[in-house]
Amino acid sequence: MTETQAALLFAALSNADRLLVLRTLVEAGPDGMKAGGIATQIGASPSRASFHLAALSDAGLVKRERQSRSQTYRIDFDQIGGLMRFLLEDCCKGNATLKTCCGSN
Amino acid sequence: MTETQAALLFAALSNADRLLVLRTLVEAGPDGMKAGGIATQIGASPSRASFHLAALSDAGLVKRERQSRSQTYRIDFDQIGGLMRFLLEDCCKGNATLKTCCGSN
DNA sequence: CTTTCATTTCAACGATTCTTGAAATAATAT
DNA sequence: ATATTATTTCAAGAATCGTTGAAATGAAAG
Repeated sequence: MTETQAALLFAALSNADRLLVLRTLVEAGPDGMKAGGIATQIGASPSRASFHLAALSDAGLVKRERQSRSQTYRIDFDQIGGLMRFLLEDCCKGNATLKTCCGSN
Repeated sequence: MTETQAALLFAALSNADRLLVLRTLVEAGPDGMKAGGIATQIGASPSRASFHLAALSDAGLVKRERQSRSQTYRIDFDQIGGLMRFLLEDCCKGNATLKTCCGSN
């Protein structure tokens, strides 16, 4: 992953609404959640929620699938994992202090 | 750490120049590096480097100390560690797939 | 005390992001 | 076909971000 790619992912995470969306989708689990439910959960208008969902989707942090009238969103951990690996291994050279943040404790 | 605090840290990381600065400071090690050296290393003008160093410093990702005429910057892993913990444990509920990204592999 | 060196600050500008509410689209039901 | 429901798209405007080059600051040397 290049610095530019990582920067785009960090940008996608650099908004409180979008972090709330991710947390909501983590709690929702593999079934995901419809756009309307997400909007209600994070307290945003439909268009505002849609804007942030699009940002997350563009970054590859969530996957979307139409189900009848609704649109179901699911979290995808691949990009987040790649980003953590970039930050930890590549950027920070496997710094020991950092590893303990994610390791067995 | 709140979503808003995490978002501010992610914003500080959401720029390729600033990621290059961090990488540079990781390589420099505990002695840190002077502003001029950092600017040269990342290929940015002094004022541009200073702008990004200030952003990193405001976010608490680097520490600064004046040494004679120069200003020495050092990476500080505390905030990065806190952010990784937020993302992994708090936001993603300790998701197992993610943990393997930072764990023993 | 003037000069030099290292860095930051500032103002101006363009670019990007976010919000809002209205209009458009998509799928379904009547 | 028309209406209803769920969501996205769009335009407008405010706010924030990033770049540039010039000016200001801080520290040391002559």
